[in-house]
Amino acid sequence: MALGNKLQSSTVERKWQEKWEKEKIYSPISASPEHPYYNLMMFPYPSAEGLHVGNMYAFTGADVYGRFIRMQGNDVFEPIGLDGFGIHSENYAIKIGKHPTKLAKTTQARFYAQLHSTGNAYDWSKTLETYDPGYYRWTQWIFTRLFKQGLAYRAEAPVNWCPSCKTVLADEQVIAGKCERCASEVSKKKLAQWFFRLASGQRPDGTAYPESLLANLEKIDWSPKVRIAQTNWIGRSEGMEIRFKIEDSNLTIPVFTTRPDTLHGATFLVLSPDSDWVEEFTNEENQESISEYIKTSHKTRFSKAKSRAKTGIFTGKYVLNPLTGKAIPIWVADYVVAGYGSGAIMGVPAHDERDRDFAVKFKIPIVEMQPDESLWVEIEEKGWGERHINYHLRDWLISRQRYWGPPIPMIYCEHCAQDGKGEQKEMPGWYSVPEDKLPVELPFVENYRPTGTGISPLATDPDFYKTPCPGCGQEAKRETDVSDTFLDSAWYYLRYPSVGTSAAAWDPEVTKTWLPVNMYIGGAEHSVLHLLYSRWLAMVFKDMGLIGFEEPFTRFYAHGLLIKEGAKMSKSKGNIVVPDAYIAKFGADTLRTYLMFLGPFDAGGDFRDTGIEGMRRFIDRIWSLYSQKGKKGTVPEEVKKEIVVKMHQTIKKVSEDIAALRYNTAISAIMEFVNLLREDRAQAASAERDAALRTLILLLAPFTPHLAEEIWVNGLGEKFSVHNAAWPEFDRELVKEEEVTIVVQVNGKLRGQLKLKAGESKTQAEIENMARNDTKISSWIVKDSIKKVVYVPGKLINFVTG
RNA sequence: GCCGAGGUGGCGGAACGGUAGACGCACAGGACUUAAAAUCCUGAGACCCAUUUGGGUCGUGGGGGUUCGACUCCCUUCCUCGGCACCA
Repeated sequence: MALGNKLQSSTVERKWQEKWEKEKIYSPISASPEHPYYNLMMFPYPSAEGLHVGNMYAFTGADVYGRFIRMQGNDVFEPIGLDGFGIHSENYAIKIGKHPTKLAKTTQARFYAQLHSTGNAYDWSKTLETYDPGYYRWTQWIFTRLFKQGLAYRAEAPVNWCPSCKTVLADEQVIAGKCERCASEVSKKKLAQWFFRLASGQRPDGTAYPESLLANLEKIDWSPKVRIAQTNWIGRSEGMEIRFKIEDSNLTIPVFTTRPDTLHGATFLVLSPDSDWVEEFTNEENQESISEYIKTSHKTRFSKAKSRAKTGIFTGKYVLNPLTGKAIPIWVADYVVAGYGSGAIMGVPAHDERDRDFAVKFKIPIVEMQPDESLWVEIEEKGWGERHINYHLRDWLISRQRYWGPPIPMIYCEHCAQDGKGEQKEMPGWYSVPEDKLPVELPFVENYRPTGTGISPLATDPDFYKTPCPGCGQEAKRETDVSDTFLDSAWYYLRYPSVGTSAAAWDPEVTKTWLPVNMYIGGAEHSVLHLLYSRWLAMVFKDMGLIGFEEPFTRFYAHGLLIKEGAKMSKSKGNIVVPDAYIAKFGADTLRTYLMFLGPFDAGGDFRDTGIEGMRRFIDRIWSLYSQKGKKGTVPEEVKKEIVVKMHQTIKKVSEDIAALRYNTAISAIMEFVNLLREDRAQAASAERDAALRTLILLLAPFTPHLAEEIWVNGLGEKFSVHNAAWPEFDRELVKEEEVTIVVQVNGKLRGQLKLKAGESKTQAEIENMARNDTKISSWIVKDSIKKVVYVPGKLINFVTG
């Protein structure tokens, strides 16, 4: 067989994509693998523009790694799917006026076609989409399990409200006071919502979930910056909870502080406007002004936090400082947040900058003092309070007043509620939908747009919400909110290997073989959203005996972000670059290699297409190495030797670099190798050249899978497939250069070089003499002025003169 | 404000404390061609001297320091990008 003169990328690429899928070489699940390796990349949410080069950048990087691991003898499972449920998809549907159900169909087809064209080693028999009832049935099942476990609860609370998306948001989805999706200003609204006990939950052994989430970070191999981001987000603080007795009352207000040693300087107490305590101090006199204050504070909740001037209102009541016995005023102010600690603080203006600002503004006394370490003990001994650990992490607000998501599988029965009956004692009237009644299918609702009133569009559909009570059989009402899209993605990795199983969310045997995920590659922007939710849910599953591990991703690698003209690619900025045209013109192999060559994979970069032609030229030059007959004649021995050395050096360098995801330098090493093989002196046929050409294809296979396969099978006549071939090994002896260069320095400056044969062993004295005898070098050394000679064997000699 | 990453030719970027600028893009000159494209070959951090071959000085955001030797380590400062942000 022979290769054509010119590489026809589109034909060749499509041919092999079809062949790979037909031969199922990337479908290892049912093949009882010896070395299972789960190589996962974060699944995309399908926007209607399609996959952009930023997605492709991330996926290619993950695929290169997977292909490398595969060639090292692992059975690599590399799945892909679509995170198509949720606000982002729905907002786009609204914008273009197409129903999300219909839009999902077209974007799915487009995405999968594009993903095929990139040539990744996906297992196309294990795709999943979060909006598929066969998938979200199990998302709902998870919800019901959490409810039964007491980890899902409904409560009325002030929550983040996005006026544009017309829904509530979890804390993690509010970025600098703005909606993570649409960038609108977020305000606070008091609504009854479902929460997961991400922060307040306890493990069977009594450990708080945040504690385990924090402790486990030490055990997993994750990009440090993501671990740090999670640590900060979980935000552990050690301190004390101190009780302040209300004057003329038996009630005490608990306050969390990390500085109990400054208790003697506490001259006031501040309640968050959202604290339940506020009601306690509201009377006819101050009612109007307090509720007015709360209202305005909700509106300005997030705006420019630090620079904001302090505001507040005095309740007219006092508490007693347990240490000084003095009555100190109780204020309400929005610089205290409700969800942290007890929603109340002691104001120590002499010590805390914020408290000082507040005290100055409202003319509250400032008592200067020195912190007193002994108070830690005294407070506990006197029974004023005790040691306490607080977390920044909050419970996960799961409800969304939207259409495009899995309906929350809960039913509320008024009759049972009145009788105090229900599935959970604490929540009378509430029942989870029985497992055999799942999924609660999302009905087709013509007017799916958010209502803006705090209730979901599903609440307008009686056919949907009217249902018999699972407890008493009388008419009851379904929950009409849907769940957060981050719940969909918090467990998808568990489903992939079990796609096709309808009896369970995941097959226990398959799960045992394939999980946890060996390598997870994705964007660092998910540090505190997806990655934290996934970890928590896995921990919960472990505690419920549903899986055998508690950390879902053994290794996580954060890739860099590919941007365009300094900005993240986004529809609103209109800077989305779609790979299709590049793939059509240059081939997927060229684009893949180009993207991986841009710079370090963890650094990302600015996408420019200058230079992509150059990468295509490189691909063509490789092609011509195999399509053209070698030159006649013989190759000198030293050139043969040079080829062998370079080959082994390249294997070493490329292997090490890919293992560390340093793709740009791996590619440059391959380029150097190609450059040598293209030199005239190396052209003539020889066994060494043949070995080099074969090795080159193996090294290229992860980057240019189609080109490598075509040359492997049709150029070299090897057995299909190169992607099942073994990764080449290097010989430690043959990596060594023939000739060693010793750098000669005088006072640290380069003054000359000495060339030595590799095997030659020289003493320092001999090297020194050689250097002195070199006229060029000796001119720099003034006689008898040498104070010191530094010699690094095989590397360098440095003469230090006085 | 706090945390994290980073500042190297015209550009993307390489460099276990040991020859700074690998590899590539863009560029320039040459070969091939009637011509162009494609391809191939050659050159190249800046500056200075010799200008044929060479040789030297400076140079990794700025300023200090450690070291025989610093892009690399330490201190300090400026700038850029990302994350968190009144969390007590």
